[in-house]
Amino acid sequence: MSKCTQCIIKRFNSLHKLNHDELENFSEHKTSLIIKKGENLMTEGHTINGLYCIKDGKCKLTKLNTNGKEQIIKFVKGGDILGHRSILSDEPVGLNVTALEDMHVCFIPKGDILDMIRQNSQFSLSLMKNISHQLNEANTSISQMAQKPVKDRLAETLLHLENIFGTDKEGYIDVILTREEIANTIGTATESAIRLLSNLKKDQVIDLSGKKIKITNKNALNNISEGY
Amino acid sequence: MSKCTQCIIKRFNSLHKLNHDELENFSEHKTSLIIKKGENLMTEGHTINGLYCIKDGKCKLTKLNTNGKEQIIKFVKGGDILGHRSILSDEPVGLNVTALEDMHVCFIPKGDILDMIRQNSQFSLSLMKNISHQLNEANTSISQMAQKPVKDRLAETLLHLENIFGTDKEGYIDVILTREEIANTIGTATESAIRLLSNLKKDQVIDLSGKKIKITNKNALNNISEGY
DNA sequence: GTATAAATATGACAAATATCATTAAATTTT
DNA sequence: AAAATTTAATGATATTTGTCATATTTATAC
Repeated sequence: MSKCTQCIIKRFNSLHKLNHDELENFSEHKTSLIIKKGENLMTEGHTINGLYCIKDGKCKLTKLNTNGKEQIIKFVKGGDILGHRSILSDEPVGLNVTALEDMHVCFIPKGDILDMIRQNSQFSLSLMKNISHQLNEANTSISQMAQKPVKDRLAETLLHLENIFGTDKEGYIDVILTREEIANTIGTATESAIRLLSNLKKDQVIDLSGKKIKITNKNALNNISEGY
Repeated sequence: MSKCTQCIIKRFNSLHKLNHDELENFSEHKTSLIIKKGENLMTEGHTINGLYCIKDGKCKLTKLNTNGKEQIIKFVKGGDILGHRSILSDEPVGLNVTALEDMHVCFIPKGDILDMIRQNSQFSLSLMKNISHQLNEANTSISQMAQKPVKDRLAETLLHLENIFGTDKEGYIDVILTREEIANTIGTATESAIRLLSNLKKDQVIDLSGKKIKITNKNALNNISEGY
């Protein structure tokens, strides 16, 4: 099995605060796994006893509402860690994590993480910083969901997706989502999302090619996201 | 000035993880202040260099949207701490904190907090637990804002307010909010909030007396909040 | 490669929610 | 206590968004 000490993905997350020996220790206890597209890495309400470090791949974090609708809360890609919120708060997992493409993931047991928090305050602070930042993002999201109309939220979401996943050689946002998933991100009906995407295309703000989306007028999209 | 060692409010937050000497140290550097009703303890975008421990009083945490509307993200009362998210993530404050009634608050400088995180891992873990829990709540909120209709969100909010603030001797929820503030909590127009409150009263689910609200049929309200 | 299913697109209509206007009630100021 | 201001309430109407129906395109299975 590959070693944490040699893994370059850790530089994107709190694990970069660990020294060589600490990483060796993690390496000894870690397991690595592959999550196929469409499979769940975690499931809402379940307990997990460790932290996942995403080596490669993209996933969506969702919540199932009482009405049966899926709400996408967040998108995560390689370099991020998952599951720390649950083990730190001693609560069950709050979100489903579903692979949008095949993922390579490493699992580090809860005990090792908690030990490391006690002995390495830099690691501890880095985790806090990560969660604190996420909390701020979530609060912003609440405000936007509550106050912005669907069109603005769609514009916002497209800009956000490009920020997270970047673009391919042709300039298309580098993630493949169904129209339903886009609708579940902005919190609207699938038909509404489709209609608004069509409108944005007609207005030459974006370009559509199958499921691929290219932002052709970022300025305009920015304005729309702010209600102009 | 009163001492942290003798303050009973700390048992509700992470400060209860500190021993006598550690509290003495905090006491020496802390300042205490009074925030009058309507005044801000923190302002969105500003930097703070410390943590606030709410000794007494109620406040709302809000965000000002690009369209100029205020969104209430959260209600906080005595016993809670504020500002730790900002100092832990090294980001400006994300929310306005406005007193709903006169508040007594203690301020502990950032340096002391960070030192304590490094030396007391129980304190550190307790802070993480607090923020992790808040993140989970925020994620739930996103989902509800995005997917639930206004009526359901109002029901949810009323139940939530009773949970946080409890009831007075006559059974009314123990916080005074304007209709506009209720609207800003659930993310709707003030008129819509007023109308829906009137309907709930007509349906004998709640009782209204001026700004005071009493839940008279919690079961029904629970059902409404889940879409039945 | 054809059949089958799933996803996308679009129109017609219904429901939810916002906006504007006006009145009534409560609160604050003088 | 009266006047002025703010807040609450309610009707009328406009706008936004959701739902249902159906066609078309795309993906998947055989």
